[in-house]
Amino acid sequence: MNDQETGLRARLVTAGVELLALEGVHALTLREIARRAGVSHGAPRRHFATHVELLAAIARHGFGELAAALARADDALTDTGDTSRGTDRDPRARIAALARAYLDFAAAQPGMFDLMFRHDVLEGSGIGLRDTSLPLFETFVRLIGEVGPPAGVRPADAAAALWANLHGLAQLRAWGSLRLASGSDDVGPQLEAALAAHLGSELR
Amino acid sequence: MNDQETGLRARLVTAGVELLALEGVHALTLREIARRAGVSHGAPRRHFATHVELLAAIARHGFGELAAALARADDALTDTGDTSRGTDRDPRARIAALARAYLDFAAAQPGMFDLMFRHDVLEGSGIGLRDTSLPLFETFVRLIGEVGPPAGVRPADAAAALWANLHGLAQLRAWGSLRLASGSDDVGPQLEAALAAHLGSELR
DNA sequence: ACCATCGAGTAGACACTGTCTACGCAGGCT
DNA sequence: AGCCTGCGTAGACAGTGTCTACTCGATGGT
Repeated sequence: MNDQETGLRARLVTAGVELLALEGVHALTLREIARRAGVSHGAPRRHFATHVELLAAIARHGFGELAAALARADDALTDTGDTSRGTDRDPRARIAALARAYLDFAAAQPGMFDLMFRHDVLEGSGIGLRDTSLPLFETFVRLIGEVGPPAGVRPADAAAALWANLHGLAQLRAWGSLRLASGSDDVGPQLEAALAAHLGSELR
Repeated sequence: MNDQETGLRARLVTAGVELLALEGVHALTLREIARRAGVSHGAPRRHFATHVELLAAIARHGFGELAAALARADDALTDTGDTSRGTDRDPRARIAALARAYLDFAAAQPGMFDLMFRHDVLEGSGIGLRDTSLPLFETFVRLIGEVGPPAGVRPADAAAALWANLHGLAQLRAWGSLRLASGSDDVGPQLEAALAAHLGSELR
């Protein structure tokens, strides 16, 4: 359990993460990753049966980083004055913080965000990739439940709608549509609008 | 202006559309499209300088179909009783109808929807792909303006947030996350929640 | 101590892909 | 007629993912 993992499997994943950040998803060829890891093109086969399995491992790394970023954002709320335990904190503020962290992650690591939600690439790779995003979703469900969804709407549906909104904002910004629509790449106003819509306008 | 376009350029696009619907984005190889169109693999080069330009043309076809589906959904509202001109119809009902049509399109043509929003594939192909989605967006802005966004939110931002919500719902369903989160592939409840959030809860 | 075994990485082959170039060949122009 | 230009063919080339044979060093059993 060292700082740097020396196994080739881990080295391939980190090489892929670097390459992904530098050049984007299209550059994630099996052979190039192997080259970066300093091994021949056949070596990854010992650890990943196929190319998409390696990509899935890289994406899983991204999900871990996203979860960590969200946890950090949530914890930061606690440090600023409110010292109560988790469920006591203002659920609206927590949702807003998580939403911002989600969008910040997508903006800071566009390549990784791309890969993570490329289901055409990742599906069928036998991974529990979706499970990785389930904890985040359940957090949203709980917080939405505390805020209180509109009458007649299940908290799970309200949470899914909110998550979809965040995800859509991230995608549209990455695609450049937001700049086209509003003249700016800043998602701030749209995020405010989305939060106001889903949480009610009494906040802000 | 015949029913079937005989030029090779159009034949390549329709062959690509068919292949996309049958097998998905990954099957859209330049050579396979050429094979389906009954020409050699070098022939497309006369009409499309590169592979992604052909893909962009296919995606543009999809944007046209999406625009047509949305127009049809909007017109259907007019036929059911309300015979007034466009701006007089209930903006909430029009937004709901457009939203449903958007999600229906994404569900009915998942491969095409995938391709249309694969900015990593299409960007840099010099096309005005984004322009294609601009009319839809402006319709949303106008309708949202009629409904009246929450205090302090520009109509353009509220419209972008709503569009992002629709898009996110479509993506999450395509990815299977909705089934995971709510146990069903039916976006109905989440769409209801999103519409209630963005349009106010007094409708339904 | 020796030998066998096995995991891990190498090297090459194979079928594909996208791009590029040379070629053929019909039709229309002067 | 001669020529040229547009359009499709055929082949080459580098690069890709996968598969198979091979090496080679460490490990373990007797």
